[in-house]
Amino acid sequence: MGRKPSNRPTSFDIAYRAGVSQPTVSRALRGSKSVSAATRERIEAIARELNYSVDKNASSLRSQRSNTIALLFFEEQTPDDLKINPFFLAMLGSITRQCANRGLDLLISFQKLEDDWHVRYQDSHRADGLILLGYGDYTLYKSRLEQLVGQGTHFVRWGSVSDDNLGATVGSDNVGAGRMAGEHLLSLGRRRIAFLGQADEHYPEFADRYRGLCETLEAAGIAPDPALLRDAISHEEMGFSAMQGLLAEGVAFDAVFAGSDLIAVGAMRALAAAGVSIPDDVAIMGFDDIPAASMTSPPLTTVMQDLKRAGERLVESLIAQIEDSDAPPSTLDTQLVVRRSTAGQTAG
Amino acid sequence: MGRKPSNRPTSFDIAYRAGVSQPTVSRALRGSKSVSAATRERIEAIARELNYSVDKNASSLRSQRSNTIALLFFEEQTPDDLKINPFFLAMLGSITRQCANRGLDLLISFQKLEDDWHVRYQDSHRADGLILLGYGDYTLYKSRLEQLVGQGTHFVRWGSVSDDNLGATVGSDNVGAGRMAGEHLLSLGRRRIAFLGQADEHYPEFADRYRGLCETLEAAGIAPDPALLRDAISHEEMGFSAMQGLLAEGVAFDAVFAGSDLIAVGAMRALAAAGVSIPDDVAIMGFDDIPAASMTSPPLTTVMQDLKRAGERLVESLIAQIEDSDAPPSTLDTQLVVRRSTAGQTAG
DNA sequence: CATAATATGGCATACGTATACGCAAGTGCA
DNA sequence: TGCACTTGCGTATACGTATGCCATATTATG
Repeated sequence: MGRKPSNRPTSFDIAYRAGVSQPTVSRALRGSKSVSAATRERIEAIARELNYSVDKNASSLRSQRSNTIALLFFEEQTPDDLKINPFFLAMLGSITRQCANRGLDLLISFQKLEDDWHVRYQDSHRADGLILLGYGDYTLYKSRLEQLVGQGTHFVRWGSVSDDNLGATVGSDNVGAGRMAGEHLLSLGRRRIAFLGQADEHYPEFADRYRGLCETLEAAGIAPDPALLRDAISHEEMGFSAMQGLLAEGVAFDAVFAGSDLIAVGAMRALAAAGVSIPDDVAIMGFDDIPAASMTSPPLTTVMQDLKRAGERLVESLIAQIEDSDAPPSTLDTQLVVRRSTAGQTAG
Repeated sequence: MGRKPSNRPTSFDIAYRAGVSQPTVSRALRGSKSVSAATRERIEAIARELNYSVDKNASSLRSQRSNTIALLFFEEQTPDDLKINPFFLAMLGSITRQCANRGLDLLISFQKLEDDWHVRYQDSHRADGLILLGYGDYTLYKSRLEQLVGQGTHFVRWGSVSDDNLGATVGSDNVGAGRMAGEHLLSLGRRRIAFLGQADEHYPEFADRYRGLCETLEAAGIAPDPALLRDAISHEEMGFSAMQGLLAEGVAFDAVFAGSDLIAVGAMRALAAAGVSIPDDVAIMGFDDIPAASMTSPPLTTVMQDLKRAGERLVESLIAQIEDSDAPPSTLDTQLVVRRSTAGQTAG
C-alpha cells in the first residue's frame, strides 16, 4: 500500500512553530475565548501556511461528535433498478446546501426498508443523527422508527406530520394541498374527480392528500365516490395500470388528482393510449413538481412543495434534537402550479 | 447538551465477557487469520448480543483509513438554484450502490468550481479519495486537478478520457457516440446536421461528440459546416437560445444533434415556438437519456450512457488507486435510444 | 498596599481502536 | 529428544485531538 511517512502536519507542529502548547492550538482553531486574539491569529496564520487541517477522526473521537449527518433514502422494494424518486433527489440539493452552510458533513445511503439500517450509524459514531427520506409502507417503516426511538438515535423524517409522533417529522401540508387541488379542479367545472394513490394507513401522505380532496368535495356538496379512488404507489407503471383499471370499469370521471407526478405521468400515458383528450375530456394533475412535469404533453399541473425550506427545516430540526432533545414537527405550505393539463378550454 | 454517560459497549467490554484481550476482539472482528475460529465465533456472538459496533472514528484514526469516499459535484456557476444536472443525479444511484457493496461510506457535497474544495477532504482524513462529477469549463477545472495531483490526493473523475492524464478518468466513448449519432441521422436521409454544444477545449466531452459527428460526415463525403455549430452549455435555456440563434440566421438544416438532453429539450421548445415540425422538418437527438427525455413530445432520441458500469468503474478505479496507485483510464460504450424525435415519416 | 478576580495558557489525560512485537504451546521432522 | 516453525493470543503503545484542572500573570477592588 502506498502509505508514505505522512509528513502531514499535526497540531503539535503548529504549536511548536507558534511557540505554544498543542492544546492552545486546538483552542485557538476552535475559537475558544480563552486564547488571546494575537495568539489566535498567529496560530491561524501558521496553520494556513502549513496547509494544516484538523484531523476529523481524532477530533470526532475525542469530542464524541462527528459533525456529520446521514441521509438515508428508502425504496420500497429495490427493483435492482437504479432509479430514485426524483422528488427526493431534488431535496438532496437543498439538504446538501444546508449542511454545507452549517459545516456539517453529509453521508448518504440507500436502504431497503426491510434492512437493518437503523443500527448502523449512530452506534458506530459515523453520524450524530439521521435524516430519513422515502416512501414506503408506513406500517413497516413504523417498526423501524420505534426501534430508533428506543435506541435514542436522533433522527428527522420527511413525511406526514399528522400521525403518531415517532421522532421529529417535517412535511408538507398534505391535507391543505389536497384541498387546494380539489378547489382548483372544481373551479374548472369538474365534478367527478378520481384519485390515484394508496390512500390508507400504509401511505399517510397519500391519505392526507385524499382527505383534503374529500373535504373540498363535501364542502361543495359532492359526495366522494369510492369507485373513483384507485390504489397506486409512486411509480409510473402503477399510475398506468391504475388508470387502465379505471377506464376498463367504465366509471365516468372528468378529472384526475394523482398522488404524485410519477403516477400522473403513467396515467397520462394510459389516457393517451385510450384516446382520451387532456384536458378536454379529463383534466389531470399530480404532486411534487418533478422536472419532468413541465415536459409532458400537455405539461402537467401539479403541487409544488417547498424543497428549499424542507431541507432547511429537516437539518435545523435534527440539529436542535442533537443539541437539546427538542424538535417540534413542522408543516410546510405548498403551491399550485397550473399548466395545460388542467387549463380551461381556451388555453393552448 | 443531552450527553448521557454513554453505556455504549467498547471492544474492552466484549473482551472482558469473552475472556480475551481487547486486541483479540479487534482482530476477530476484522477477520484476522491469527484468531481461531472458535474464539472468533464466541466474540462475534457477544458483539451481536451487546449490539456492539466498531467506533468509526477510533478505527479510522488508528488505521489511518476512513473507508469513506467523497463524491463532489460541480456546478459551473451555482445559480442559487438547487437544480442539479439530472444525469449526474442518476449516476448517484449507481455510485451509492457500489459503495455499499464494498462497505464504503459515501460523503457528498456540491461545490462551486472556483472554490477551495480540493484541500478539504483528504487532508482532514475525512475521505480516502474523491470522485469528481460535473460539467464545467475544463480550463478552470484543470488547474484544480493539477493541485490535487500535486498534493497526492486520490481521485477519479468522470469526463473525457482522451485528454491529458490528470488523475484517473472514467468516461463514455464520446467520439464513438458522436459517430453513432451521425450515422443514425445520415441513415434517415438527413444531410445538414447542426450541433448544439460548446465543442472546444473548455468542454472536451462536447468536443469529442462533435468530432465523432464530423468524422462520420466526412466519411460520407459531407463537409461539416461551421455555420451549423452553435455553442451551448448544458442548460435548457442555453439550448433554447442557441436554437433561436440558428433559426434567426436562416441557415438551412434538417437535423440537430444536441450535446446533452437538456440542450435538446430547450432546442425543441425553440423549434416548436418557430412552428418547425419534429421530426418531419427537423430531426433532433440529445445525449444522456435523462428521465425527461422519454416524456417530451415527441419523445427524444438520445444516447444512453452506461450508468451502472460508470459507477462501478469510478469506484473500482478509485479503490485501485488508493491501494496501489494504479488506475487505468476506462472508456464505456454507449447505446443509441431511438424515439420519435428522429423517427422516419412512417412512425407515429 | 493587600486581596480577589480575570485572563491566558500549560499539563495531564482520555477518546476507542489497530498493530508491532514477544511469548507460550503445539506441530513436524530428523 | 532437540530444533525450527507455526498458531493463537497478550502487552504495550500510537493514532491526533479536546478538555478538566491548575499555575502564572494581569488587572481590578477595597
